[in-house]
Amino acid sequence: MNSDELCQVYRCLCDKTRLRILNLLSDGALCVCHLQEILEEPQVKISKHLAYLKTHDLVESERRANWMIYQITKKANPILEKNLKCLQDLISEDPIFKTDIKRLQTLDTSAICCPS
Amino acid sequence: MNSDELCQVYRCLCDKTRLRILNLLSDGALCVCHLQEILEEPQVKISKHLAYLKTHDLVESERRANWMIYQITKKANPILEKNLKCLQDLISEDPIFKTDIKRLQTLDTSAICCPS
DNA sequence: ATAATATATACCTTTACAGGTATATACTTT
DNA sequence: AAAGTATATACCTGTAAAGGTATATATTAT
Repeated sequence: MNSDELCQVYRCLCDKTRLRILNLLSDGALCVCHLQEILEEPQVKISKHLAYLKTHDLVESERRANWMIYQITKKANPILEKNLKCLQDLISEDPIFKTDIKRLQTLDTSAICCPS
Repeated sequence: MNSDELCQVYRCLCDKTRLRILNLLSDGALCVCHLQEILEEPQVKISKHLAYLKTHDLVESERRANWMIYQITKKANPILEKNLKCLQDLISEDPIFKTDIKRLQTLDTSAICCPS
């Protein structure tokens, strides 16, 4: 563990959009347009936050045809894992995060984009 | 739980000096000069970080003669509590935080300032 | 009242982002 | 090759906050 790394993870966590993204990705990989649809935020905003998270190794991405699929980084990262767990515990009843997950579930069945 | 509140706690946690302060205060109340001595950082730096933490209700202070005693806020705060616990788990073997605690323990017996 | 001690605040400079608009890039379809 | 779709990047503006120096405030000791 490195304390600077730790601070950097907290810096990643101190933005609401990024928290919402991480919460959604905790449930599995998603493309940008799905995130966009769930969060109802402009594409550029989501894209930039994803870039931020990727720069700091919290997420990784993979292209699938026209779409970029993002997921929580697969490489073991105790700091991230513990904090995501902590986050889950804290937000379970929060309206914003709950709505996001609800939207995610309805999206998964309709499968608007990025066919696997 | 409020997501803005949550972000604000993370903002409090994303600075190394504040993490060190919170780690020390998790063990009990401390005056500024003790923190200063343990962290080996300039007074103004510590004072400003304490002010920041106080502004955002993570700590509270009380004057005792010439000294200001700081402690983790007593008012129940699930976000803070959970994150401090998470923090403890993550930093237990980190050299910086370990050294801080070691210094804290030797200080407590010598009692240089702020007699209770 | 004065000096000393402990702590806080004001002011300055620099840096890190956040959010917006416009544009670029990558890939697919026609 | 051209157009369309999905995503990323460049650039700009504003804001938060970090660290430093100097100074103010609060309290105690003389």
